[in-house]
Amino acid sequence: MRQPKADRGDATREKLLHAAIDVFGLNGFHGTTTRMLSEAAGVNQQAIPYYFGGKEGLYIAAAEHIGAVISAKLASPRKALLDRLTQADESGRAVGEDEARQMLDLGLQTFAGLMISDQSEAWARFIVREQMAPTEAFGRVYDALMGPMLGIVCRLAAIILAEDPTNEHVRLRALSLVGGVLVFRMARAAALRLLDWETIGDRETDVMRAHVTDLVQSFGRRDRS
Amino acid sequence: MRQPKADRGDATREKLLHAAIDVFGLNGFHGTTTRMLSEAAGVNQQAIPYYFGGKEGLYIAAAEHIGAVISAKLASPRKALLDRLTQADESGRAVGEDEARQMLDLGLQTFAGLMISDQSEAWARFIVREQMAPTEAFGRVYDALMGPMLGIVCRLAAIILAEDPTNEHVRLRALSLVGGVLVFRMARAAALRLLDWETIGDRETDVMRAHVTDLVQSFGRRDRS
DNA sequence: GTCTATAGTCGGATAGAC
DNA sequence: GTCTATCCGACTATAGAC
Repeated sequence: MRQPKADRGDATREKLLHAAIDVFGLNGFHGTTTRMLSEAAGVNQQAIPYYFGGKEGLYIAAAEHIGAVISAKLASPRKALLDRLTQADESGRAVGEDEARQMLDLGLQTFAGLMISDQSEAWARFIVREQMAPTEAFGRVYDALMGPMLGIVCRLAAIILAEDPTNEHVRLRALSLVGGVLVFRMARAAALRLLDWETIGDRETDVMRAHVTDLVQSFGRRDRS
Repeated sequence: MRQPKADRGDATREKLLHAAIDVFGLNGFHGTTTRMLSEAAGVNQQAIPYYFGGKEGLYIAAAEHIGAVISAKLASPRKALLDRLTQADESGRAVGEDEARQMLDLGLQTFAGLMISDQSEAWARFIVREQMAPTEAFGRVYDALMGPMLGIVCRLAAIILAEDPTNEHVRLRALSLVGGVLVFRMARAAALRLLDWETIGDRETDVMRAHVTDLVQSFGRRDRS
């Protein structure tokens, strides 16, 4: 029995979205042709203007899809962290330095795991391109993903540094901390070369986890027994 | 009196190279048309196939030009650092922790200045793009620039952390330290947004310098009077 | 909803005058 | 060495059959 028409359409839509993330991420907007996209998705070339209004519409839809997927992956730890912070504000049961460090570790571990995973490669390329020449798509990814994450890191950093979260110094430190993890994605080729790693397998993942903990533990540390 | 022909040709070549770095960096290879390039350079469209064999030839020439210019800009501090390290090896006059920190500050300040300066904005964009789809030109830039720089950072980090420079842990820390600076270039759009900066002017440059010093001073710090 | 054919546009490189 | 004119190829999107 044949599938209902609406389902076939949805499947085509899905296939195109998935292919778009790969192909746009690899070749950039201008380097990608609708032929590549339709071929990679295994659908007709005409499905692109039909479903997404054109090549550009598919690009924006892909960016939103990335945002949604990553956001979903980060939802659980993010909620846990936000809940604790909100609770601290309301009940007055303040988050201490050690707990903040622990929370920061949780957040950065999740983030690092995402940055290191193979599937993030296409996303990362997509996002890096947007950073350099921000289009409408960037604003959406930022608002959905980076903004909230950076906000949490800032608040935790403020606790550890015993400063105000709105302080410029705190934000700078938070950015550099995130940068210390991000570098393994953005400059992955250089990192692998320096570390003499061929790929990031199980052992390397463990090493990275330990490294992130190391970064968090030494963050803002001025004394250690 | 009219200029000699050879000089006119050289001037055209120069103008094209300069424009190419800007335009390619902004729009990427595929997003750039030879018409944009010739217009930005104020020369005839014809000059591109004539002088560089085509659009791709101009792209590679621009990449090599960037490598040469940056290398020249970094030459002086790099030499100073390398000389001191070599001298330490040979004469046994070892570099102490404080001096290593000072040297690291010098190196990272130079690096950060380059990452942040307006004039290098186009270069940086160009290089970041290259990293996502490396061409043959990128390998040379890595070997000539990034490799040596990371090597120096590793050696200095090793001194500060009192560990062996070949240690994996040291390399990871060195990478994250560089990443803490690099993030302001690679994720500039997000950084500006978080910091509420519209651009990086004189005040922001000063703030960044202080921040780099802050990073170096707190790097691996376990006790502080 | 999906396919074939094609229209319309634009980009890169060549030819030849000056 | 530099300019004007032009060709050829590739790409996106539309029209219309099924």
